[in-house]
Amino acid sequence: MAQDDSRANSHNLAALVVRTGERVKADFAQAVLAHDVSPPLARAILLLNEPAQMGCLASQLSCDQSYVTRLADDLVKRGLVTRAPGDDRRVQVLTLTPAGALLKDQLAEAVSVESAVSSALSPHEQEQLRSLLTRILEIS
Amino acid sequence: MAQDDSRANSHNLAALVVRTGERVKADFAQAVLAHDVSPPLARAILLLNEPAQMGCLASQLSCDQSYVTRLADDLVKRGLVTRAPGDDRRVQVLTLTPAGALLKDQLAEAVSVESAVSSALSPHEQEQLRSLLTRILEIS
DNA sequence: TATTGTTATACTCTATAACTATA
DNA sequence: TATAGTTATAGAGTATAACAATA
Repeated sequence: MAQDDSRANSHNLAALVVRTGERVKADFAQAVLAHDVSPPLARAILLLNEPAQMGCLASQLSCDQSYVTRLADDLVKRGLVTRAPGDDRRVQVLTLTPAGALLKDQLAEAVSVESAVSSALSPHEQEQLRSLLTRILEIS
Repeated sequence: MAQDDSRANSHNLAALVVRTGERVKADFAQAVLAHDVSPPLARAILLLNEPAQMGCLASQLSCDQSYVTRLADDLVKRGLVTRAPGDDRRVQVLTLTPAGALLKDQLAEAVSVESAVSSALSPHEQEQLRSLLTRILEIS
């Protein structure tokens, strides 16, 4: 049936999108675990280019604030960030320590080195891909 | 720095691939949860077009056999599949019951209806996307 | 002895709800 | 009273290790 075929095909493409996302995530995990950092922790560190308050980090990570508290506890325990109250004393500002900044650079390097996306695709193709994916995400 | 720019760009594209995969996964979850089926269960049901042994399902799902045991327990409890020994008596063959087959059709329909991938992209663009993603996955 | 599946257990990621402190 | 963060707890998804049955 033509109907079934088109359904199967689009499902396969959706599955392919998912599998590729998971592959990229797995590459990221492998790269950062080699530095003894879990993927969520690595994501937080990489976002901490600038000092940020916890709620802001939560929205960048698309997660709950309570989870950021947990990540921050871990980062502080490891001496990678400091947690200090902001002007508004309800706020806590996270700032990378020198060790944290060093690690961030190492992670950024490690993550970029084994990027399947950039090694598989020419710059032009990367732009094509970016445009196609953006269109998918725009369908709200 | 040009180096930093290209690194940031490819990282962003990788992040975009991940985000799109997660978006497609979320759409899948929404579609199947409306039928009271968790995403892993739905994946198993959709793969059970043909009766399959558990190890085979494990490799199709890219998960451990012990997890398939768990999924199968759940499917059997709900009356959606039967578990019966094969010729080789070590093997268990999973087969959809009529209720399971009906649900499978409903899930396939629900999943295809709200596919952001197919509604955002023309058939030609879908082929482009498929080809780009395949190239990424081919990088071993 | 190698293979298929099961059981018990535990881990990672993440959210919800109730709470504290500050505004 | 509203907001930022914290604490305690729980749940989903999944793996590991030890095991049983069959080959």
